[in-house]
Formats: sequence, C-alpha cells, structure tokens
Amino acid sequence: MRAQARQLSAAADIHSAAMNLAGLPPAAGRDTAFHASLALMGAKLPYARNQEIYGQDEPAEFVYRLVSGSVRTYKLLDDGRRQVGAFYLPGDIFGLESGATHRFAAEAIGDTIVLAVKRSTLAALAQTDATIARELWQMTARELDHVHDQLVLLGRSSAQERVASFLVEMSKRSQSDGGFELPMSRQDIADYLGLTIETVSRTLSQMERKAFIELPTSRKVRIKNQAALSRMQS
Amino acid sequence: MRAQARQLSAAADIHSAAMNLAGLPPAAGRDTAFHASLALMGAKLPYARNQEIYGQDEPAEFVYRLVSGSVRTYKLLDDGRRQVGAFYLPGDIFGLESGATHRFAAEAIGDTIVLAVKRSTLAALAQTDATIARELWQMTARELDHVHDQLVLLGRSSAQERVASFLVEMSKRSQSDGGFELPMSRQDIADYLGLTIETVSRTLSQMERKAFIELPTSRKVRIKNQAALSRMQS
DNA sequence: CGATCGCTTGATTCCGATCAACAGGAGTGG
DNA sequence: CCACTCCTGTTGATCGGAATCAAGCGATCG
Repeated sequence: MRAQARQLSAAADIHSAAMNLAGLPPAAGRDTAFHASLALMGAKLPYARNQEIYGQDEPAEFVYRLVSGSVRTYKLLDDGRRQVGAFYLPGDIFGLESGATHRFAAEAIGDTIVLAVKRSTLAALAQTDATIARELWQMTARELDHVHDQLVLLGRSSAQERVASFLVEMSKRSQSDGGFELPMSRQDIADYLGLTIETVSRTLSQMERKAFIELPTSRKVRIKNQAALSRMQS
Repeated sequence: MRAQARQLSAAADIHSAAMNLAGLPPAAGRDTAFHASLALMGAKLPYARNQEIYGQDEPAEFVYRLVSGSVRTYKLLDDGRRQVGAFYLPGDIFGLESGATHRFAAEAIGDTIVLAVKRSTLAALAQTDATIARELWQMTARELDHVHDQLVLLGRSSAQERVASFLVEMSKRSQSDGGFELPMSRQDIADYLGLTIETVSRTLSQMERKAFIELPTSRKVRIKNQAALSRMQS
C-alpha cells in the first residue's frame, strides 16, 4: 500500500478528467451525479493479478470504481479459511465505508484498473449536497441487500442451489449473450459460496451433464437451460 | 399490517413526546441527534408475541426503535426454510431501508413495544440536515458490518464456532453481570446460525458439560469461562 | 521439455441433518 | 385441584451431503 500511494499521486497528475471518463461500459443505474463526480475526481490506478488493493482493517482512504478487470473482497481467518464477500466487475463501486477502516480486504483478480477517489472529497461533497449523501447511503444499502441474499445462500442452501445462484448472478451482471467469462478461480467461487473447490467443480460438471450449462473452457460458461437453473436456485 | 396502521394513528395522538422518551435504557453510541429525533417524533406501538411488524417486500413506511421486548428479522423460502437476519434488543433501531421495501420480515419475539417513525419524516430531515443524513448512512453501514461477520460465520465456521459466537455476541449486547436471558427460541437461534435446533441444543449441552457455560433454564445463560468461549469463536 | 498450476474425478470420512422418542413446563378446562 | 394437551427443548440412532484425501489431467510457462 506504500508503493500504491506513490502511484496514486503520479496518476492524479498525469490523467485528465476527460481521460478518466473514457472506456467505461454503460451500466444500469450508474449514471448518477455520484458516479459522474467520481469520474471527474478520480485517478486511474493499475493493479496486477492477485495484487492487494487494500487490506483488512486498513484505514479507508479511497473509494474505488472498477474500470477494467475484476476484484474480490474477502476476510481471512487465522487458520487460513477465507470468506469472499463479493466480486466486482467493471463499472462497480467498491471500498466504500462509512466507518474509518475497510472491513474486508480487496485484491485484483486479474490485471485490473481502478479509479480511486479520496473518501474525504466525497465526505465534503456529501456535507453540502444531499443528493450525494443519499447516493452514498444507497450504495451501502445496495451492498447490504446483496449480502442479505448471500446470508440465505450460506445459511440455508444446498451446494447445488448456491452454484446455480452464482451462475445466474454472474450471467445477469455480465449482460452476456451466448456465454460469459468467469474471471475468478474455482477456489474464489468456493470461498464465495462457502464450499470447497471440489464441490464447486463437481456441481458444475453435474450441471453440464444435465445439459443445463456448457463449459467450453473451465472459465467460460454458457447457460443452455436458464429456466432449469433458475428453478435450482431456491 | 392493516390493523397496525390504525393502531399507529391512535398511538400518535395519545402519546406525548415526553412520554415516548421515558424508559429507554442507555446504550453506547445511541445518544445521537438521530435517536433524539426518533424519540420526539415516534409513536409507541405494542406487538404481541410472534406478531408480524412488517412483511417481506412490504413498502418500508416506518423505521422502528425497540423500546422493550425483542424482534427478529427473517427471510422465508418457499419450502419453509428460514434465515434469521438479526435479533434486535431494547434500544436497537430496525426496519431502516434506503430502498422502497423491507427486504426482511420482522416479528416480535415476545411481547414488544416499539417506537415507529415515518420514513418520509426522516427523509425530509436528511434533505436539509447533513448530520442526520450521515447517521442514517452509518446505521446502514453498521448493519452491513454485522452481516459481513455473519457471512464468515455461515460460510466458514463449524457449529461450535457459530454457537460460541452467538453466545459472546448476546452476552455483550445484554451487558449482563451474572448471566443473561435469551428471548428467542432454539429454532430462532438455529435459523440465525444456519443450523438445526438439535445441533444448537447439543452444542449448548456440550458447552455446559465442559463447564464453559451454565444453563439454569433453557432460556438463561451464564458464561463461566469467557476465555474458552472466545477461543472457540475463531 | 519438465514443472507448476488450476481443475476434475474418485474413494472415503465425518459433521451436522434427519428421524425418533421422551421429558418438563405452561396453559386449559373439567 | 388435577388431567390433559401443547409446546419447547433434550438426547439417541441413523443417514447423507459435502469435506477431505488422493490421483491424474491438460494448459501454461520458464
């Protein structure tokens, strides 16, 4: 994070606001005043595969908008067990905290570019602009909704249901026609769903055997029977 | 909820602001401007044991502060599986949503009294008062933190770890010296921890046999070895 | 071309679920 | 007051789904 801080200052100097706006994919509900502000104020930062963006319990200095690549957030237990909190795809905001520190660590899954904005800047904006304040709140509330769904998944669902839900979620978020790419490994998926890699792998194979999905490569998924998959979610 | 709406209007007429402020137990971090406003504007509402306060996906018209009794929020799956999202104790706020509807249902566990405040009132306040806006956001963020911990519990912890965490959490929140009361049933605990009643019961018995806790009655817990319990949490 | 990494598949184990029985209260009505 | 039922919780026996242990298979890369 020390090296990153240096990078950030450099990037802020180099990139103009206009440049930072470029290349962002359109996404529903994302063309808000808040998002616009983010783009105007942010500095582009590159992260390599598996590089830490911030650590658990680190001061939350920046908020991030994912430009390209993908990100996972997670908590680690002493004995190495890991719980992935969320995956972020291009256009997503992450690292937004109301408190002082990040409760989850964040890592780039593949090579990734993010737009980083100082939290203090947003806080100042929110102080005078009720719209910004509301959008910050809504963003946290949306995360809460998502994690609430995850609760049901982890607490009361079978392996099949978890994997089905995961595929449906990823499919939706990738607005893909004819298959989508999974940026994360089987281990990432397992740690997200509270399963083991073996169970995830087996369940996917099983779904392929039933012709609900197709796996041209291990990272590429094509849903062949959306209805069946949706029914599996429960 | 139809009957309750009538009750609310009546209560708002009857109870004065001063009356509503009475009898609230002091709680850390709760003497905020927001809480004060809540008390001033709220109407007291009584709910009987197991009575619904609001349903899942119902419009979020009110925000609640628990005066006495206790509340559980939960999601229900088609086949009857239930995931309890949280338990609320006197002094806690619940039912706060940023979106239009409640994502979890809420029920009184025992006989309960709540203070209900119109969401629109808070929204109006937040529009002009950045402090209120920030407190609403923080409240949602605190829920998010809690649910994040719950994620790790449900995704990556053993039955023993879950029950130990639950006891430690309840103990803290009940600021009890010499044991505390569990307002909720074994089924409630099981649905909160993603376990079955049998497993919860067995695990508690086991902890009692190891002399980590004492169970004078099934609803009363006394922690005899805090250190051991904390170590079990993982 | 050997080595490593990510993934899949098979065999076995084990933790928690399920099925089942029973005990202790609380509430009800005779 | 007792007899009854209902409800909640505990405990035992068995089962099953996912974890664990283990092996092997490409693909990628130095």
